[in-house]
Amino acid sequence: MPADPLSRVFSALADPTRRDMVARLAVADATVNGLAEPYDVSVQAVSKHLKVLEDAGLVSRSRQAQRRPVHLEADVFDLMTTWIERYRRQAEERYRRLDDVLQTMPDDVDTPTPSTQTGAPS
Amino acid sequence: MPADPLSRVFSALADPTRRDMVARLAVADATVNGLAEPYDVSVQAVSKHLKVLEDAGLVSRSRQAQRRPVHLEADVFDLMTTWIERYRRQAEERYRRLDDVLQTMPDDVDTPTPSTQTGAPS
DNA sequence: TTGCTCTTCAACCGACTGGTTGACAACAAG
DNA sequence: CTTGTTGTCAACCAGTCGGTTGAAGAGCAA
Repeated sequence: MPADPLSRVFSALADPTRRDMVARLAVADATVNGLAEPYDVSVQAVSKHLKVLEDAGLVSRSRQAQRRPVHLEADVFDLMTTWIERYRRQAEERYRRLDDVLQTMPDDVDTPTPSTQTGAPS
Repeated sequence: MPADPLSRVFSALADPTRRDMVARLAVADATVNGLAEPYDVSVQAVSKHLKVLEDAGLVSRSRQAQRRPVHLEADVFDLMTTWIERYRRQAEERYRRLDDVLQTMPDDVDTPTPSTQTGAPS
């Protein structure tokens, strides 16, 4: 329960069955039994999956008689995309700059094997 | 081991320590010991984390004497972003259309009868 | 050779996960 | 009220996960 939101979302989508549920919920809301129908698992297992998705904020549920329609909350996707884009941009920018090879290796300053540089360090 | 690539990437990033490693690797490559230094865990644990990231394709490793520099492979991010964007777009589009409420909660149509639900209760 | 550093491998441990079955609450319809 | 549908809760089980410690492999430096 005390996991950070980002971990919960990534973890929730790490399961193929849950990803498939999300994919189907993107098309239309569904009930638990309706969601469980294509899979070869018990309805209780699907209910557990839905709890994981709900705890991650990916899904919300209302009441309708004895049914509990499941609705996809796509806003949480932004949590991931912002995180991903941030570091991808950093990595790409670093890749674009060529001089970063000078900074990649030295863990400590006294590099044991000197002069391996191309000899013309600016 | 036979998990699909998408599951591996999501699962790898579900851990906060591994996400932090990715964040630091976006800035610069690093060695195992260098990566392990800020964390309060053993170097072996960090080595395990790196194996997970490597199996997910998020990281590559070269040889350099007895060191094994770790390099971030940002291309795998696209796997996630395409998946996410696909279903977010579907969900948003569905949200924009108003008439879908007619399909999600049919009030007085012939839906409550489960006779034509799935046909084969197996 | 003998060391020393960096890293991984192997075994083990507690906690969590995804699945099961069984019981039960809530509601609709007969 | 009784029956049937829908969904959750509880207990249990095997497997995975993140962590540990200990040993060992791979490469440089004396």
